[in-house]
Amino acid sequence: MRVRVAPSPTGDPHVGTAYIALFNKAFAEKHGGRFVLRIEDTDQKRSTAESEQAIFDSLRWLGLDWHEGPDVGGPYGPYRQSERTEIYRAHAQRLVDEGRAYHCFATAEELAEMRETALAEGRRTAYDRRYRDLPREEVERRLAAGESHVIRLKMPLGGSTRVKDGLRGGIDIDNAELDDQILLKSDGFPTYHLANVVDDHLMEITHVIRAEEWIPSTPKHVLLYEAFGWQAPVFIHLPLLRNKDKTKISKRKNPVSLEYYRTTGYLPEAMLNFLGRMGWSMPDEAEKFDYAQMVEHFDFGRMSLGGPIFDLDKLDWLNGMYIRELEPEALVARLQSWLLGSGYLAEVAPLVRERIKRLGDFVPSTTFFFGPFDALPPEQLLPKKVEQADAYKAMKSVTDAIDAVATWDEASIEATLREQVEVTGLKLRDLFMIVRLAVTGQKATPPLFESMAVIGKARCQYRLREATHALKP
RNA sequence: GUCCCCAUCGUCUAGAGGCCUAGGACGUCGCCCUUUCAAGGCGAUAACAUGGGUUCGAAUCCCAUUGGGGACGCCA
Repeated sequence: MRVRVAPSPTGDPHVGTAYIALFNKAFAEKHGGRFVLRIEDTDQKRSTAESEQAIFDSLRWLGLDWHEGPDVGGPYGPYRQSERTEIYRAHAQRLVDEGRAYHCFATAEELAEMRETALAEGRRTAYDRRYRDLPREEVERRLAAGESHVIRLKMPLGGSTRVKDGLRGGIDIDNAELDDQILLKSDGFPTYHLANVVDDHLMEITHVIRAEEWIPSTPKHVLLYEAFGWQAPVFIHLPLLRNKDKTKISKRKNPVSLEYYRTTGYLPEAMLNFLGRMGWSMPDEAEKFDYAQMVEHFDFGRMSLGGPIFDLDKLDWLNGMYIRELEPEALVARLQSWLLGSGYLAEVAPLVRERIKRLGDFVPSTTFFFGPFDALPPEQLLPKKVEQADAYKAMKSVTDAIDAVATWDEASIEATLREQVEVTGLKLRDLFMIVRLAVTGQKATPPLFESMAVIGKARCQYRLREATHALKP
């Protein structure tokens, strides 16, 4: 029995990745199987090494380490898809040679037009297969001319495909609903669909345990397995974690970065316990259990399918319970590693060195580097002569811009915020004061950009969002 | 719009036809403990979406409706 978690290294390490990883790993360990980490970095534009490292760090923080993966190796490597492009190319070519796939030369404009037409006609599929039966000579000619193209799979034109889901039973989908999916992009990289199927087969993955959002594309995968003549793995789709309003969990409505939870001071074991309660329960309905107990009793039959809301209140309660059960020495150790470990104090101290007269001044002047605080009310957040509505709009823009910062350092933060001065039209001093109050809760602080760099992206995002929310007219 | 998934207290869930006048937990509200605040103890609040079947019997099975969610990318 072999399972995998396959995150894509774009952006911040996601709580959903940890959720899926937990269930994969628990299932594998229950049955003596192997848990594989595979990095799906087939999106050249968005994948970054930092993001990949953050995924490693966050999963390890939670104790969700893997038996095989890019950094630990294993007999089925490489485990990074960008290092396997030749494999995908060869497999795509094989399907073309067998007449199961074809070159498609549709341009972005053509596709946009097709999408519009399909939408107008109330159809789901957009691509109209116009290049599916191009004469061989023309294909050769266009290829020789170096025309940009992709490789698409020939989907069956009629009939239906049955997806067997381990939790839901059979799901039948009309093949008419299915596009001729793209296998190989014009940059020569595989799409998720191809890379995923090829790797799961080559890595001998027996159970694909992933999020529910994949259900609609699973028939494509089933058909791809068939095209290759391979046996498909067992598919198990887990419910999606939700925001308070029941939509799919998202950074705009909920802290989703595992970095946020780590830096805010959630204990990894509490976090894991909490994730284990999302859609799953112990036979005795225990609220508190550790990973080993979860593994011992793990059974997908105990899964409930309604999408669970990620409720911070309950997480807080659980985390508090774990803290209360720590022996004083153990708590001290935790505090020390959280507060002083990994050089955090060394980053904070220089920022206040010039500003404190007694060592004791350190504590009140640095609270926001450590603890959370409630967002200030609008009257304290607003500089003189700034309208709340304007501040609100500006902060929404700032928050989005901060979300998009790829490398979290002083220079990027500064560049982003200065740009926001232009975008929002607020005076520099006004905008920076709002941001300062949002991020630190105080008017007088060490330099803003450096402080934000030290506080970390995840907490800054959260605080900016909270302040924005407070400013909502 | 089209396709798919889902449906028990506000939230996380137990419940696999009679054990259910539906249990636990978080939250909320009381009371107790207490110099304060927590924690803790006790109690209260609150749900089987609706309508049809099937059955002696349905939260549990089937169908429809409604509601919610997801997908419809050369992103994963």
